[in-house]
Amino acid sequence: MLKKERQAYILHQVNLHNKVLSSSLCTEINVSEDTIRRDLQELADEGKIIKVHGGALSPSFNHVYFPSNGVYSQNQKKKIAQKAISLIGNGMFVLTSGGTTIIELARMLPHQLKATFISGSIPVILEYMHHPNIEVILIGDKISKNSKITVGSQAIAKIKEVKADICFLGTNAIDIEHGITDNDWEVVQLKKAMIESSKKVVCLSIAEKVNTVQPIRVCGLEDIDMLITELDPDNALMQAYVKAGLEVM
Amino acid sequence: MLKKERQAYILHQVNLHNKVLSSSLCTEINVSEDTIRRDLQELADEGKIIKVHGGALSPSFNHVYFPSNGVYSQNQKKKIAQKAISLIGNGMFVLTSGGTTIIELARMLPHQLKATFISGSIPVILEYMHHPNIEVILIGDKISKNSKITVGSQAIAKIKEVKADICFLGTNAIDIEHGITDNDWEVVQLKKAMIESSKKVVCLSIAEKVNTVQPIRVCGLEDIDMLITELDPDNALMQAYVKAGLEVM
DNA sequence: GAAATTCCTGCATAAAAACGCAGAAACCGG
DNA sequence: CCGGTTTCTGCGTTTTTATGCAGGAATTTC
Repeated sequence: MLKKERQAYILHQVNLHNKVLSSSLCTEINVSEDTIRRDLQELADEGKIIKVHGGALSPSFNHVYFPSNGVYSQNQKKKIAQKAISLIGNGMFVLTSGGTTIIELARMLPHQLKATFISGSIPVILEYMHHPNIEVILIGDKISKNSKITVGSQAIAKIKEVKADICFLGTNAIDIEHGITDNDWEVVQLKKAMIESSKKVVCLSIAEKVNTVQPIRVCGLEDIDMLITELDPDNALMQAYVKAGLEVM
Repeated sequence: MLKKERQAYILHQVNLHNKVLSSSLCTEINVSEDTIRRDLQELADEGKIIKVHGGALSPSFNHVYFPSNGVYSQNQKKKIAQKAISLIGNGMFVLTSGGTTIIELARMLPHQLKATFISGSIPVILEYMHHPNIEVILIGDKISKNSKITVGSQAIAKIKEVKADICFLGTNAIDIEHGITDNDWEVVQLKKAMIESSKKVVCLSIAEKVNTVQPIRVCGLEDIDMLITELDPDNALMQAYVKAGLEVM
């Protein structure tokens, strides 16, 4: 079989099945693995396939694209995410809600981190999927198109089965008196379950949302362990929360 | 044999078989390899063949295997999706696997359709989410980064709880003898569960994948009800499947 | 962490191509 | 018919290309 022929065959297979294994190719075509690898390399150089360990993938079915710009207060959120990430260690089970702050967190996870992330938020899961080393567990149930998150009794039941090391809550409103509050009943149910299922609860919030209130209560301050904002922990705005027993970062 | 004659013969062979080997040509015509090579060179210069190491290929060869459009065989897939959509009625529960064909289906769903769609494939769910009227149920579990689908025992258990009206399987390989086959063990487990949980199983496959085989078996032809390809139902390729008792569309 | 794959690099070998050359054949104008 | 010219073909030689193999590095997986 001619080299060009072989490459055409490979390309054909990749486009047909979205992936190929070098091992199966080399038995199919009956050449050495080296040859296959060289072919894959060439095709990859031409951009016709994407080479991965053990085989190759179709370039079309690979990246699910999600826009990143235009996020409100992105710099603050990055700062928050950075602090939050420092709390995650290898091997941990991490439960996260949805929201743009959590998406930033997902994007900034260091590549070598190995941990398990659990979430029901589609945009967040998309980010997790791009990460090379983490395990991703998706909470399933009915999807709320508004919040792009799975909601419902089954999702809650699933969360309750988990015992996570740490839980990051993207927060819509936090206040000394009313604790954490939100405006979507179903999302609140989920967050409650997440709080119950975690050893440590970390609340991520930009300073703007501190000392604001929303209609539905998630939990009181006593149920959360830590508050992260883009501000310094010794900022005046934070002192009331320190006094309330929260660790502020 | 004259030079022109020889070249005409070569050209004929190339067009007939899509390829020639210089070595076989030189024994057939009984001239030296150099002569053959010079002939091939001339023909290649005229653009009548494509010269490669060891022989030559038909110029049409390239176009067959190197599609220039973005997603592979998108038109065929749209045609398939169109046919599949005609099977979906208001109020139905629809179970779908992953794959680019299913994504096309998701994109083309009519806006006024009201039905419930269930899937564990992230890219497919993303498309469903854009639809104004359908309910979307996400199957949760561990995410396979390769196939961008939730896999695992919990996902399978969840699927088994469902009783769907119809199930659409994006198919990697289908064959009269071996039925539906695939190359990812976990995906196969899911598909098996989906087949069990559906009243009607519809297999979507582009014609290229018909009569091909992959290593792992999903089910036999007797387990599926319908086969949809981009071809007409009375196409010769389909007749064997009609005879096997499938409804072909 | 250890075992098993897979990958990469350099090397050896064989096949094919390129090159130059020379003899043979065809062509051609007288 | 003939010398000169052009074209074609085959033969060595050198270069390039294709492929497989052996090792050690890197990676995945358990």
